[in-house]
Amino acid sequence: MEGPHPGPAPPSPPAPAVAATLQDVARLAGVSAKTVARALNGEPNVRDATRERVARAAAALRFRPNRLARELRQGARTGAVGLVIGGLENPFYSHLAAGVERALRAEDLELVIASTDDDPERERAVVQTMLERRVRALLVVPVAEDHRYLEGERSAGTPLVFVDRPPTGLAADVVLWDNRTGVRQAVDALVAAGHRRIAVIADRIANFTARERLAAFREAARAHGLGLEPRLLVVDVHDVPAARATALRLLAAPEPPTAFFGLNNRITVGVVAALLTTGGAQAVVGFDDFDLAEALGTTVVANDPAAMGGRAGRLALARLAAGPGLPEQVLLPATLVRRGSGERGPAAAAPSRAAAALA
Amino acid sequence: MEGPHPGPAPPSPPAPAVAATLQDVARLAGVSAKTVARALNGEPNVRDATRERVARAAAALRFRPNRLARELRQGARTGAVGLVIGGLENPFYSHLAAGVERALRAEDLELVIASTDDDPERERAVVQTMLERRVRALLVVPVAEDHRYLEGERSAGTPLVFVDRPPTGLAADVVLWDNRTGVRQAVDALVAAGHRRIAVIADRIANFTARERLAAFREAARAHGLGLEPRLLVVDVHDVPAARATALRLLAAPEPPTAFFGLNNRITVGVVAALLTTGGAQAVVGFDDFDLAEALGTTVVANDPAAMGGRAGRLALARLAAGPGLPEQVLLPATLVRRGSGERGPAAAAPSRAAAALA
DNA sequence: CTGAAAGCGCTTACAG
DNA sequence: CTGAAAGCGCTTACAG
Repeated sequence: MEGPHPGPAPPSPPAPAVAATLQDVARLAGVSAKTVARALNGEPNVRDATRERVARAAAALRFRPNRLARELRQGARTGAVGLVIGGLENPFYSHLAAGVERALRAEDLELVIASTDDDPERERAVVQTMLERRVRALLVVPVAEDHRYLEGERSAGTPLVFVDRPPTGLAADVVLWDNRTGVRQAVDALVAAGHRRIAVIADRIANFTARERLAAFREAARAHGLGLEPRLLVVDVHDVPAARATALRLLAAPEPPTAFFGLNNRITVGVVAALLTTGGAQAVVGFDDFDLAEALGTTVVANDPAAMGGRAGRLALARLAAGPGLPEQVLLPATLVRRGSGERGPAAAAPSRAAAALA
Repeated sequence: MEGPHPGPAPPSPPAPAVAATLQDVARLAGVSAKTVARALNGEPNVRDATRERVARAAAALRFRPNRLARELRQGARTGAVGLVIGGLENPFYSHLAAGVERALRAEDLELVIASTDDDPERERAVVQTMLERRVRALLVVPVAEDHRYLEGERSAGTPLVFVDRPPTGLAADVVLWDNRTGVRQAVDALVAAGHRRIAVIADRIANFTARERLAAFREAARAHGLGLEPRLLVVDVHDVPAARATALRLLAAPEPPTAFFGLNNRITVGVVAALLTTGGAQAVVGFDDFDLAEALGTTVVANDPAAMGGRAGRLALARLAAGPGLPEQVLLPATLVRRGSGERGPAAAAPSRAAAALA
């Protein structure tokens, strides 16, 4: 923008072996440290000439302020927010993280991410490390079964937001899906389309999400007078290959299901993969959206992980700005959406287009 | 593990309004700060009785050491590594980040992530912030067109690793795909299957990756004596909907392509979506793997972003341990893989199974 | 085995 | 408009 575009690389000033400090700049500019701080931080009460001299000295030394030092002085809190998730391989979590990151940009806060791999021990370890780093706020998709270990932190005022699943034994902010409504709509649609033998596949049942969605399914099924065949309820299915294998097994058994309900995106993708392979004409409904849902005509409960992350991030920022208050529970919509061109009947009933074609 | 499992929540000790410091612990334990540090950090030369007294005092005060202070004293560098990527919504980047995170665990380093949205200005801004935070090492998927702004940092010894694309105007470590081999294999397979009218869709052409892959395609096409129809080479296609729209447009034109080559995962998914919608029988080959590639029988150049992230992370750790050396260029394999059951002929030639069925 | 003093690189709270 | 002193919460480098 300013200055001529450099032709051949200008002879770079001899790089200091070690980073220059504000004191170095002060010495070179012939002023005090305080004046350097004023000049560089855009504070008032600096003569233009002084300001310029400082700027030149800083540039010559390639001065880069040390945020650790600044933040230590300003209250021993870092300018980063911590996010603890299951793992970035799962698009649910990565989209969630993307939403959080975007929310933090508004306040120029950084994002520290750690994965738990759904291991409660790791959750405690990474949370501990983040708290030692004094993150400004902490967002957690919890896996531990007891969060009383965070009570001290909560009462100390660190904004603590739980995401996707509530904490146990701790009153804190939490952002959740309206799982019950999503599940009920899915079951309603399947039943309306005539399905009675619905296979339900869930993730690790130790987690709140799987339990709540499964409970909601049981309730909805009961309401519709469906018998619950235990063999059609499979839990602890955590990744795409496992879900695919589960679906294949169910399809190969006598009296296979006429429909599948995948309780998260990894599971639904696995089920779809199985149906594409076998050419089965079973209906599929999935919780969470996924890449090819629309093209494959798969009906999904279309929650939006990025929106959830954004909501959680903004909640943390609000706490930061306004101080703690009564813990809040935010319920985000998760409603059934028919993906695809819509030229066919009720999605839940219609076999996915590709699967039908393959039959 | 130790102590009885708590029944009703034990009366929690009155939480301190503000975090306890090491000095507070020292006062309560009746020892000096140095002794507290020794006891809590597991250093030798502390009597067992003292160690225990300190531990009790720390527990009573819920003492949590402040890493900012520790790290400031220990050289003003944080225990985190910075990762700058395009955006977490893209599975390529999120898998890359997952690989980096896993590599860092070995050294108990944390991970700070920032997205550029492929904006050079943002790259500079987030890199600047990370350097001010004094990250131990910096991993960057670059978008800027000039990286001389990092020369000072490089010569100061901060491990700097570029990922997926090389830096410009700066000698630094870089981890890349063997794009040429991957592209050549893809074109070879398509030509061997009889394709002459191959549509190629690329991401933002300002980026190295798109340029290199497109150049490799041109070269391979020339080697096979294929004419290059400009209308079949589409660039600056950045997301799934755009890729889908592009494919639909090409299919609707006179003399549509008989095959598509998607130069990254977002594009390939969009092309597959288009073919699933239209029922087209065109062949598809994609750069980068994607979720349903196997089930859909799509042939892909199967690179592994998590492996790339892991390699880049380990390279940074090695620099950290051994100090700088000559910049290294790591070329990771990216080779054609036939996804799917393999019961059909050369993948590249065969229309994807679902697409065929839909025809 | 233990402690007093100094310092990491900034900002705060004053004083002029 | 400018600066000297103290301090954030730890660890380093000594001394005993």
